[in-house]
Amino acid sequence: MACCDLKGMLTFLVLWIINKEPANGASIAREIEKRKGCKPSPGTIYPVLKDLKEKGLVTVKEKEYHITDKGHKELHAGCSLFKKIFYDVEEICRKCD
Amino acid sequence: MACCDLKGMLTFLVLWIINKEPANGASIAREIEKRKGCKPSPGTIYPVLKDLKEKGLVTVKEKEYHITDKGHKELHAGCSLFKKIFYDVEEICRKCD
DNA sequence: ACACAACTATCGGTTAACCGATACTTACTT
DNA sequence: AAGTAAGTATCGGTTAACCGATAGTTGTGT
Repeated sequence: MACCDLKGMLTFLVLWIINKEPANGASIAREIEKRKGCKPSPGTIYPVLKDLKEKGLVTVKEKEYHITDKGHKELHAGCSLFKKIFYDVEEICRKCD
Repeated sequence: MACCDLKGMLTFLVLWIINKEPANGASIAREIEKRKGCKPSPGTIYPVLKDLKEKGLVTVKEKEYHITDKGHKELHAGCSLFKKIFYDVEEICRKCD
């Protein structure tokens, strides 16, 4: 990963959601809406999915996006970095609503 | 916050670091290096600090950046959103190194 | 078969996060 | 006092994340 590259959290989130449960684009968008409070437009979600597909991180089976082994590894790596960077965020999160 | 705007994690991280302990620009950069594995360039870190200053989220006292009340609130809000979006990331993080 | 809704997809444009290079200032050493 | 290291700051440019608009596709009900 490039230095100080903290963009791409949406891609990470999408991969995370697919990892939890295979889904189609529309329901992924709905899940993001549930988490974020606003729904990503089609112009946001589909390019992300296309990108993930091209990178071999997800595949389409029966009109649903599934995570691949490679995707699993990538997600794992992302989580590790994430944890390394924000290992102590829980300190304040504990105080949050 | 704008819809699906997950950029700006660096700003969030900087604010988080200052919240933990007042620091000057250089030591903030070093702390980020420790967490991320690579050091943000001056051209990255100082504009971020300037931005935070202009928004009234931090102040400079004795050549160190301190978080303000407003900064605290912003950080708290960020953490809440963060937690709402990634409430279940710990599931996989538990399995991480 | 037709109409309507839900889903998928692409494209152009905007925005801003981030970086490298550079220059200036402050502190510390001898 | 001079020289060197550390810290601060700015500017221009690049990149890519994200969005809105638009169009095509698939499915469903009647």
